[in-house]
Order: sequence, then structure tokens, then C-alpha cells
Amino acid sequence: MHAQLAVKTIQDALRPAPPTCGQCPAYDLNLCRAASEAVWASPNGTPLKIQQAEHSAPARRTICREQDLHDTVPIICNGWAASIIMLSDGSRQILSFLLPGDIVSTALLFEPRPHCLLEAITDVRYRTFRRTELREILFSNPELLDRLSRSWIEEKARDDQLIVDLGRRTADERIARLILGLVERLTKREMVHGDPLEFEFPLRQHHIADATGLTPVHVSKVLSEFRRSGLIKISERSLTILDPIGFRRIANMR
Amino acid sequence: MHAQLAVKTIQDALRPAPPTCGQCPAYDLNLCRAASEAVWASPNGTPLKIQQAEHSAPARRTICREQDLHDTVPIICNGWAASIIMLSDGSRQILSFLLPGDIVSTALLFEPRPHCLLEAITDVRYRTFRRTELREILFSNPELLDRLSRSWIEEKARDDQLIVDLGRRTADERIARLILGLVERLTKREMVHGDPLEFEFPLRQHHIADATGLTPVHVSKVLSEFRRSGLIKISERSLTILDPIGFRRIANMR
DNA sequence: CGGTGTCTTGAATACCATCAAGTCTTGTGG
DNA sequence: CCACAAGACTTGATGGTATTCAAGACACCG
Repeated sequence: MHAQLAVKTIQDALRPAPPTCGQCPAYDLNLCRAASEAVWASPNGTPLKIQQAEHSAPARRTICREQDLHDTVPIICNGWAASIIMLSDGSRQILSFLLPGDIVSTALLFEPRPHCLLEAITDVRYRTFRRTELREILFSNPELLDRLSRSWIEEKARDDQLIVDLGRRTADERIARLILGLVERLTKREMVHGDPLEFEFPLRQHHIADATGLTPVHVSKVLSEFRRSGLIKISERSLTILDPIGFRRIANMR
Repeated sequence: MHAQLAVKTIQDALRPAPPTCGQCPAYDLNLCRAASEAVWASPNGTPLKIQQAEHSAPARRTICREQDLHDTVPIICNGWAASIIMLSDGSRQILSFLLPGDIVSTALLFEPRPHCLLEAITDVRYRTFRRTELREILFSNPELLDRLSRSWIEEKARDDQLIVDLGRRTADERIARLILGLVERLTKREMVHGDPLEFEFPLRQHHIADATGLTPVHVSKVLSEFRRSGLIKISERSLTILDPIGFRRIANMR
């Protein structure tokens, strides 16, 4: 596999100015914003700004590999990404989809090795912070520590839910729950439009398959069935939930 | 369901003295030990010992429920427990088995609600620390913070592995990997005897089923097949791995 | 224009669940 | 101590869900 890294800071500088953090849909819940705004006391007493760098990766590009060592922690600014574990026979399991404002994994604050592949789904902009600095800042400020602990808890809760979904639910339930989980997270970021619920949906069916432990073929069949039942509509990389009540019923069959 | 809580500190006092922490098989990797030994500065400057209480629960008893609120964090001293998510149709998913020295979940340092059921598998002794105190201590001492971060990372890594196992592996692989994962953790605690590998194995087949997303019936069939192939032996609540190489091959089929 | 990636559909198959019956063990109360 | 009930495990028969295999339609891109 042709896994060229996508650190192209120089080219970025030549492109039209990227949106500022204030336009980030995750502005209010963003660790990145908090860290950027934070000022900390350096060892010699001078207040310092945290160092950061902005990067981008085109859709489908690998952002970092499982065995790479990094002294920086990435946070997604824009676009969708996925953290993925690959098996030797080529099958893949997506651990989580990363949306704007998400820290890739809170565990990265403590260890340099991500243990999973990070892949861009859409074009992605992301920011990296030096691990030691970021950790220092987050732990030295009670309000930031609180914010960190919430994202830690949320990360853990989503892992637990995924375990239950993969262990104990049918294909229909898994897929419906995946979509509703995304709706919830997108809603917090104000990336979902009103009634009926509609939002940008860049996932390919193979992404859904890799996230739900199914095959792309079966995902296709389930989604077709959802459409035939009038539950959802998918077109132009956009998803509409036509029957929220019926759809939630599928997701909560047990 | 008859889920009486098992906090019987008074009765405990009447029983023969429990083994000391020094005899805990997880002594060296134990957060509990570190916390117990730690001394911290109180608001008025006096050094304080952390408060803790010791409890016990008999096998099969619920230790705490998903909706309970606790201002304490439990750490297992002795015996096996499981954290479990229950679905409304009665099916269960075990998120993790808890062994001596394990903190139930690092997320409990930040939130009072466990989100999952905690159940004793064998008779269990456990210790509870006040959340605010424990957090304070762990975060104020760099060596303890390091220890905490390691157990956080390990917890995350095990969650990720479970997700992959449930999403992408067959029944044979899941069961073999569950057992080998336990061997690894028990070995660190010096709870595995030499060659051939043998150890106390208190899990019922329904525990294995709940942990691997299978049915007890199918677990029985797979284990029988493992025995017939001469890979393992189970008797008297004790498990022996007769053919480590063959068994690991099953666990790493992809 | 061929190539690649994406999605769909049908047929055959594998894996695991469900159902059912029976053995054996463990615990409990009379 | 025995009788009985409940839990744990096994085994076989049957069925359903999801996989695998295969072929074709369609869009997009260099």
C-alpha cells in the first residue's frame, strides 16, 4: 500500500487562507481552541503560547501509521477521519470516526505510538501540538483538565457502546446506531440541518462495513432495505433521516 | 433481579485477618498500593494519608449498579470480577474482567456513575478510595501520574483489541484470544504456574460467552473442540494450556 | 477511453444461534 | 442424610443471519 505521509505545511501556505478557529463547527467544545488560547508559565516564569502547526491531508490519505512515533498530538480541525486497526489478512476495523474538534485519542497525551492507523475520509485539516506542552497545559489548568476529562470519558463511553454493538446486536441495529451516533455528534457541532434531519455524509459503504464489523455487500443490502422502508434517504454524499421514530426503533431493538 | 449490594464492612471485621497488600499478587503494578503509601499535603499543609475502606462480596453478587452514584473508586484486591453492560432483552456484554490490582475503570476518577454493572465472579475483596482524594494524589505526584497513565493506556488498548476481536474474528479466535489475554495479565501477577502453563480459571462458560459475544452453547462446542485437539485442558476450575504454540496459532489466524 | 472505485443484486455457503433433551454437579431445606 | 431444585455443561437437529463469490451498472478521473 502506497502510504505516503501527508505533511505539506509549505504547500498549505500557498493556498487560500483556511477558515479560522472561530468558524470551526466544534468551536465551543474544542480542546484545540482551549489549548490555543491558553497561556502557560514557562520554567523561567515568562508566559508562553503553546506551539502548534497546521497540516492537511487529501481524502483517502494515511495521516499516520500505527508504528510511527510522534512527539505531537493531532486534533482535527476540519473534515472526517478514521482510526483503524488493520489485520494481516487485510481486513480492517474502524475504532472511531474523528470529527472536527476531536482529539485523535486522549491516550496520545501519554504515549508517542498511536497503535492504529489514522486515515483521512474527506480532505482533512488538522493541528498538531507538542505532546509534553499540551499535557503540561491541560494538567495545570483546572478548567482545561475538566474539559480533558470529559473527552476522555466520552471516548471511553463510545468504545464501550461499540463493544456492545459488535458483540450483541444485529446488522440492522449496528448500522442504525452508527448513523444515530454520528447524528448526535454532528448536532453538537451544528453540522445537522433541521427537520427532516439532514447532514453531509461522506462515508462510503466500506467505511460503514469496517466500523460495524460487516461486509460491504451486506451493508449495501441493509441500507437498501432502510431506503425501501422509507426510513432514510442517501444522495449526493448527504443523508436524510425521513422517519426518525422508526429509525430509532430499529436502533433500540433491545 | 435480586441485586442486593454487598457492602459488609462490619462483618468483615469479624473474620480472620485478610492478607495484607504485600501479599497481593499485583503488588508491584498496583495503583492501590501506590495510593495507600502516598502522603499528600492537605489544604492546611499537614501531610495526610489517603482514606480507604475495605469491602468484600461473595461470588455472583452485584458490587455496584450502572446507575448508582459513588464518591469512591474501587480497586480489586483479591478475586475476579467483571464489568458488564446489560441490554433490555436480558443479554449481557462483558467489557472487561477485573483482576487483583485493577482499578475498575480510570474513568471513575472523573465521574461518579460507572455506566456498567460490576459483578463478582469469585469471592472478591476490594478497596475503595475517595474519588477527589485519589485524583488529587495521583495528579500531584509525577510518579503516580505515570503509573495512572500507563493503566489508562492499557485499558484503552484492551478496549481496542476487544473491538477488533468482536468485529473481525471468528468464535475460535475470540475464545483463544480471551484466554491468552488473561494468561498475559495473570502472568504479570504471578498467578500462572510454569510449564505447561496452568492457572486458576474461575470463569463459567456463560462468562466467556458474554465476553466474546457468543452463546454459551457455542462456547461449549468450541472448548470441546479445543480439548479434543489437545490444545487445552479444563478441570477443577483450573485451565492448562497443553499446546501453547498450536493455541497461539488459533488466536492469530489473521 | 480504459481504469478504478463504488454500489447493487442473486445464488450458494458458512458460521453461529436457537431449540430441545439429557447428564452431572452443587446447593438447600426438610 | 436425602430429596429436590437450580445451575452448569454437553450434544444433536434445525434455522437464520451474514459471508463469499460472481457479474454487472454506474460515476469519476487522468
